Amino acid sequence: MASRPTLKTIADQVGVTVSAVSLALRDDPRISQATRERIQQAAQVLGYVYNRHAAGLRRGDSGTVAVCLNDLSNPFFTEFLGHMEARFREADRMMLFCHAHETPSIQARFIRQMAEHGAAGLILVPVAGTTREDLDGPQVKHLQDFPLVLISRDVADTGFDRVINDDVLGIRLLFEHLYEAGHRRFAWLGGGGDTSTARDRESSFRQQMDAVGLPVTSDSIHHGPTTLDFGDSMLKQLLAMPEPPTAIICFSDIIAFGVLAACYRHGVRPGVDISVTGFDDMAAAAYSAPALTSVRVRTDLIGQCASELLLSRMAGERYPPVRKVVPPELVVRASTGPAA
Amino acid sequence: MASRPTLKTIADQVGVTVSAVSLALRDDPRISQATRERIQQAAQVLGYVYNRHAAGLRRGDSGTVAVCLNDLSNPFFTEFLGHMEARFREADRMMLFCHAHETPSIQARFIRQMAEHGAAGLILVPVAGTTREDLDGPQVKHLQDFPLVLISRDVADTGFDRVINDDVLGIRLLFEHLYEAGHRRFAWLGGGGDTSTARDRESSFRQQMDAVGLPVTSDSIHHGPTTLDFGDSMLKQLLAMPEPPTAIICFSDIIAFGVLAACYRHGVRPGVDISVTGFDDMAAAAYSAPALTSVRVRTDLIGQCASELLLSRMAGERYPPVRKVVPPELVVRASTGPAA
DNA sequence: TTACATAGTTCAATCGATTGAATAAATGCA
DNA sequence: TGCATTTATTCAATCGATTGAACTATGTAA
Repeated sequence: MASRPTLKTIADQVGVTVSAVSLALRDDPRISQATRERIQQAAQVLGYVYNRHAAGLRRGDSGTVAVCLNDLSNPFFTEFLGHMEARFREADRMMLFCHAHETPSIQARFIRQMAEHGAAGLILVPVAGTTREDLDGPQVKHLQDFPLVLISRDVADTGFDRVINDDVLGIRLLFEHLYEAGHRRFAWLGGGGDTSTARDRESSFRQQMDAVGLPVTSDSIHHGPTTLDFGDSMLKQLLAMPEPPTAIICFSDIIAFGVLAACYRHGVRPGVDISVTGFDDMAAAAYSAPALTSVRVRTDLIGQCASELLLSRMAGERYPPVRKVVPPELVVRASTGPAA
Repeated sequence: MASRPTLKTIADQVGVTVSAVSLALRDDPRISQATRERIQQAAQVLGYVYNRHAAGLRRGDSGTVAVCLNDLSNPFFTEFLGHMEARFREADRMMLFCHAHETPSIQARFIRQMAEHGAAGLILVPVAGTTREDLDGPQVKHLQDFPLVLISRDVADTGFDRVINDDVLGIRLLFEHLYEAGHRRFAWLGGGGDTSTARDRESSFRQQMDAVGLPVTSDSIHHGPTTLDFGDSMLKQLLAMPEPPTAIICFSDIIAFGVLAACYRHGVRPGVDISVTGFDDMAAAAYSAPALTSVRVRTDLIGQCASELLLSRMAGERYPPVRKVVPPELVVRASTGPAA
């Protein structure tokens, strides 16, 4: 019956004006200690709930942060989500969340909606194929000068802050590890999507092959989605080749797990008969059978760095766009070994 | 420089009043086709962005939905998140997201904040140990009569809607499968937390043991966190027992994966030397080495049902609190086999 | 005592969209 | 032509918090 108490309710109760209540509740020193306490007390008793719509309307934004990801089924991305959520919670920011499923229209809609909500900043793993135009074009005026940090995937020529993994380095580390172990027949699996991640990792692989004088043929490059199933089904195909690869470099851990599962069924021993590597080093990599050699992407550093950057932009800091590249680390486990 | 256009900006441009613009943009039939089009056109050109603070202030709520989970590192929960996100997106609802990390204070704060934001509904996986008081007590007045659906974990005696998995049935299916395969020495791993899930699964295990006349001793029950590491480290301990179990029933897939990893290292063959079962049937269960026998929790059905329920409550539907229990399915794979 | 600073509080305008009531204009009908 | 009805639009109040300016007691210095 009694609708939600407002500043007015409290003001009447205590015998002051709404202004006094507003100031008191935000601990403004202009209000005396004594009244402030009486007001806060009354708010407590009445079960007052702050109305952010009213505040946001007056102040212009809600302080909310928006986050948009593309693949919730990949723990790699939920790790990001976790790290950023923690930082934003610490800064007392609420989070609007969107799962864009690699769908440009969903991403576009979310960007519009978060603007409607008066979000104060946006963290985005851009949908595959996102262009400068999508973020910087005329139909997204609200993103001009808007705090926006891109993570994980880069979009060229944007004036936005970006925090990404050094994918080129990651593949180099894996390749050198395998090359030094004597491997000469390599296969690359994955990364079909139109993302900087896919491009950079694959081109780094090609570059490494070039550097040691190995030819890159259609037998060495295989595109497919980032799924367990892709890795699983590819193994059979690779083994059926006249000269099967001795080392399989996968675009991500997920694909590598699929390969390991197929190895198990085919009685092929990863790390002995064949070497398999992942990328991302998600938690499960240490516990697969066998444990997976991978490249640890520092989701913690990237997530922290991105949220820090966003918060500083939200605080009004002005500096040229930052492009931060975080180096990953090689983690050698049992899925790789010397070439047979 | 030019600040965001408002209804007024458009009104001036077109030569009508804000009321007309407001109505036109929401396709109200009161405004003629012709003016409506001119207005919508102008809005487009000016790059108008709807201000939900203003609308929310006037209307009383923002239509936003709040979702609070506890373990992002567990794909089981992110599956829920995905299913619900999809349904809410379809209903054009934005999602406020919180990761409570099993921490009551975070959960409590989120509940307050989502109320401040004028969220219209809440989906909650209650933090372990959440009581009726936490959701129904005097300090959360705003939850009285508020659309709230609990998922996955039950909280007794609340007047809220709940959608949960039939954990008792799930364990029964696994137990019967193993018992019929000849197993008589069972170990239960996991579920240390104070949740209905942990309680129901464990008590179902005890019940099954009772039913077939097997004693439950301290050797058969082992509590620990839902982590890969717990499963991994427990295996060694179990094998060291004078009469090791032939079947290990894990609280969740995560723990089972840890057990499988340890099996691999110890040269124990799951499905042959020992049987291991998970619970949840997350995507990776089909691809572990060996593939994991598990119980498929219908995160899709639960997620859909919960979002549907919430949306109907948000639409004002009144009916007694619903407690929906969704039956899971047994999925037999290679990690279980006849008792040695 | 007068003038003045200071602390504490109130005034009143403001943010932008919504909506029921009011008005104006156009149409139908006898 | 006059009156009722429908259609199109405007009026004006409203939601609740914020904030710079204004006011009112006090205390303080000259």
